[in-house]
Amino acid sequence: MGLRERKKEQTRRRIAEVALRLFDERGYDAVTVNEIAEAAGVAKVTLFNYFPTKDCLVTEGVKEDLAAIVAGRGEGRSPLQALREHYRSMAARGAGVVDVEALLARVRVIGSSPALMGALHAMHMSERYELAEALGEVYPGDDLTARLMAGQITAAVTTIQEAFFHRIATGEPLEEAGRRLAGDVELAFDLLEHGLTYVKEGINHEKGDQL
Amino acid sequence: MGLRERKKEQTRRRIAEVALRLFDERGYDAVTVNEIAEAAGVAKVTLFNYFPTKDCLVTEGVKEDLAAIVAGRGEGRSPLQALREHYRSMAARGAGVVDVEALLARVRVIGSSPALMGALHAMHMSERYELAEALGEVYPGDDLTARLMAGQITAAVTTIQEAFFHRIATGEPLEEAGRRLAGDVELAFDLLEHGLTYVKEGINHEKGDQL
DNA sequence: GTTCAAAAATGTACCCGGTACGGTTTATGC
DNA sequence: GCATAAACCGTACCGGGTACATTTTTGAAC
Repeated sequence: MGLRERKKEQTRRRIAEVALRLFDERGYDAVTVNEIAEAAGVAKVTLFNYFPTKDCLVTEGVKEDLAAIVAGRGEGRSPLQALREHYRSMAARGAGVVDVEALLARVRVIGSSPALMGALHAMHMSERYELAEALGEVYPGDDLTARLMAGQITAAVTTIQEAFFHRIATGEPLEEAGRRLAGDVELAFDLLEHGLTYVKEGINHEKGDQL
Repeated sequence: MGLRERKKEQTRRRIAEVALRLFDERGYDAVTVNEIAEAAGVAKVTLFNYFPTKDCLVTEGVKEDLAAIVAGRGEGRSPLQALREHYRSMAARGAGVVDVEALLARVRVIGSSPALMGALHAMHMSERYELAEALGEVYPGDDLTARLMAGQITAAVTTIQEAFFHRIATGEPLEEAGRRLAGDVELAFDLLEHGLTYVKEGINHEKGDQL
């Protein structure tokens, strides 16, 4: 890699870091892109040349690729098995976090801004559509079922992620949160596999209200 | 109702109708709120006094209230039963459409604008959160399960709605689409109740790939 | 070390959605 | 008919995002 591309990456990282710090200090809406650009020593146009929108400054790299997990699953593995194993191992190795503080800042910033939550949800929707396409190739000839499955899987995955991030954002130690995440993964996928009636028998049998 | 409020409703409807017509003619992004205001004979400020954002001109009244269906379900009915019956009867009476042409225009406009699709998804998310709260009161002491259920239910409902709207937007006669919707409702709720393993036995048993 | 083309960065001016504000019309209740 | 409050308006402004023409930087070839 030449000097050129190294400098580009450096600039990009500087912009993102400055933005995240400012957002964390003063809130997403209270920081303008002009301020970020100035603080990063760059023109506004240049900033938008690196990040197409303001929210991309925070959400970049957050999107997962459920479709790829399904498409690249091992021989004899069902999509659901592959996904369960993926999140199981992710919980086990603590999400492979490299920079904990940066991750926490991101979670804080996203969680405290409706605009960023909206962007996050938009990404989830996009994951859902892609997953539906991947499942459509696994179960051909039944588009609706594939879309229904994709919707339910995406909902499950995003729910447990949200719970995990909420825990670490509210100060729970990462190790503890990871352990809980592992349990949540199994619960979520059991629910996916066996349906909501599973709740009645498996979990809430003490409650008179039936499913 | 006095003259004042009658005029207000009239103005509001005029603005919404003009907006929908312009969007349908030229596309959502290609129409500015200034144009809408001018075409409706009103100031921009007044328009934003009636509709807080541009997308509300189209999406107003679209949001459903799954939480209310759960909260107001009949005695002895489970949340899932209540929801299934709700959508079953909605499919049966053809969604109780009053103005078909206006509905079609709305569906066309929303479906052809990424921004409006985003707004729609945001509403779905909001429905999901509200449903999670309602389910949290039905199944107390297990927040995660309630959230997982809410996510899956919302995903199912929005998926079949999207399929329905896609059909009528692509010219399928409303009666035919309604009949198909009825089938989709049962499929979706069966899948919700029995889990994704249901697909293997019930629907795709001819395919070697297992769930 | 000079030169040259491509890539990157910049400044400016602009568009559009949305808001703040102060002033003007209009319906309503007395 | 009159006072009042609500609705309406014009204008100016803000912030995100884009178009465009210009300048700076960079890698490489000579």
